[in-house]
Amino acid sequence: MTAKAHVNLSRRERQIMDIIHRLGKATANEVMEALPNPPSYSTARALLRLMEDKGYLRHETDGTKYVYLPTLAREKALQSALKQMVQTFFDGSTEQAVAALLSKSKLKQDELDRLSVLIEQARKEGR
Amino acid sequence: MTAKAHVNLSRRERQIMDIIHRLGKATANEVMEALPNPPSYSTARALLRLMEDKGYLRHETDGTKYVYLPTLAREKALQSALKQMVQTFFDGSTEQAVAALLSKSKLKQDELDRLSVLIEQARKEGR
DNA sequence: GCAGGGATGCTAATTTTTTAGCACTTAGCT
DNA sequence: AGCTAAGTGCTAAAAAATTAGCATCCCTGC
Repeated sequence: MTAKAHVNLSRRERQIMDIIHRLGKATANEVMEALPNPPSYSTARALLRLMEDKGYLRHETDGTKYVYLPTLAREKALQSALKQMVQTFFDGSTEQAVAALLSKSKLKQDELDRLSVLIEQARKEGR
Repeated sequence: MTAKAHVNLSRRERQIMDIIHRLGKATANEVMEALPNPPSYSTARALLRLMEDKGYLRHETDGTKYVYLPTLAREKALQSALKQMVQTFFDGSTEQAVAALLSKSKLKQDELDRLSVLIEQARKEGR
């Protein structure tokens, strides 16, 4: 259930999850400001509370205020998002996904170097 | 607007866009069946019509029935989705995104070979 | 020609989401 | 101690999304 929870998110819920994943954690104010067509502060808080009720988020306190975090470990959420992307646009082929990323962005020399190393490692492990 | 349209999709709309991107094109029946918690056929058709009105989809006719396709070229949608993913989970770093993909899926030897070639090409072009 | 199957268009109700107001609590300052 | 600022919880209204029913159209076969 948690694994495919993201397909059940409403528009605002998804926007909020994106923000919190991007920032790692966020307060109501930060979420409000980062939302497209920002609603009122009150609204942002209400949404966060609802999402906590639904189990998507939890909060910690920082002094008097709440800081919200994803309940699902970043690693899991990431896995799920990557899988979704690969399935939707690349018919399940990770290779094609990687190729698309490479072709669409200009990577720096040192980045390419590091990736090259990763691939060499994978090749060796594979054989 | 079109570029970031995906953040404004409602839950069902996003589910439908995912389905249609995955299949390339789809009929109302196919969409209905592929939807989580499938609604009635009538509902699926209504959603498709709405999305066409909003400009997310267009349709062609296949005999008597409608086949829906994305209006936004696959390439654009893909770019947008990749960018969103890279921003949300990798702080904008394509390198990290690629690394994540590599680490979590077992690629075959020939796939790795091809990727290796791609990276070599990028390295040469870059210098 | 016309009856049946399969598709579409339109419309309206229900449900869910989204929104904001208001009351209450706590911490810090004077 | 009392006041203010900044936070939270709760509640209910408004808006949007989701759903399905019903009427209609067109093609095909008898």
